[in-house]
Amino acid sequence: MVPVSTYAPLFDLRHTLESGQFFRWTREGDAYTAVRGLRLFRVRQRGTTLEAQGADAWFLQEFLSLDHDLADVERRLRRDRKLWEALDFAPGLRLLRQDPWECTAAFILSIASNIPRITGNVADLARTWGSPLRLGGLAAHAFPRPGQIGDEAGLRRLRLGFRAKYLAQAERLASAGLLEEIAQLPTEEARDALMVVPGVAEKVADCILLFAYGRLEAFPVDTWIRRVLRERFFRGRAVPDRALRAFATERWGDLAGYAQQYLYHWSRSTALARRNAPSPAQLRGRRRCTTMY
DNA sequence: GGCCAGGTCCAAT
DNA sequence: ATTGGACATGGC
Repeated sequence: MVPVSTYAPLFDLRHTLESGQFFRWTREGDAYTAVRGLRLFRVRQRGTTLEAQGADAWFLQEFLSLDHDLADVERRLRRDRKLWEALDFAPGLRLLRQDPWECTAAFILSIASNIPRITGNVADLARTWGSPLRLGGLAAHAFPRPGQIGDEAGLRRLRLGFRAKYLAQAERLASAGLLEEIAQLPTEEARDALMVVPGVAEKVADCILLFAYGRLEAFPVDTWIRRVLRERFFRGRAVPDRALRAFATERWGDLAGYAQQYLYHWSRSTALARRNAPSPAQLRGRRRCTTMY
């Protein structure tokens, strides 16, 4: 995979794609296969160079936000000592520019769910109603556009649960052009406009603003962020989401969204690593077993 | 086998 | 303006 290569300093493909903002990728070794809109592509990072097929440099620049001044982002966030661990954990992590409709649908599906399940739900929708895509010998499906997707009953058959109704209604609003209008609005108004969509309230709206519309000040408060803020910034005291958002805006300003993504990725990664690591009891048990034989 | 999940909505204070 | 429970499934 070399046909297109582009220079990408202060960028980390793995952290960027695997930080939970995007659900349309698979990995084999260091090579990622991904779908964004109607584009199926493969991409790999070699140092500060990106190699790709199915994607040109212009597309990668846009989708991967290579135009963000990450040196400035990291320098400004690093003034906050409580972000150091999260920043050091994933240097080069960038916020993507996703397709607004795909992002809206994915984060409606994220409600009371988890990343493996969301990924599966999105893949099911694509396989069922999306346009077929090819790249050499590779086949995949685009995420279905508004109008291509099934009705609520059809969506329920894909095991979306109560999210089926939300997605069906969101599709109608998207068909009416709501998501294009939002691009023109200042962030607060865009947020209110998104929250007209059933299934989109504060948290999901902030995800869409951050991951699809480049509103880097948006600060989605989910269970992970709630917990990491409580533990790290509020001495374990419970704080209402509204106050957490206000805190983030006050503390990190127009980069609150970047702070959020570094904190989210770091807290989630370290928590999962702890969960998967053998407990001290298991280690003791294992040692005892090995000495028995 | 339960608990809880990248929440939202609605009804009852 | 806040608060609690229902919502459909499935990871772990």
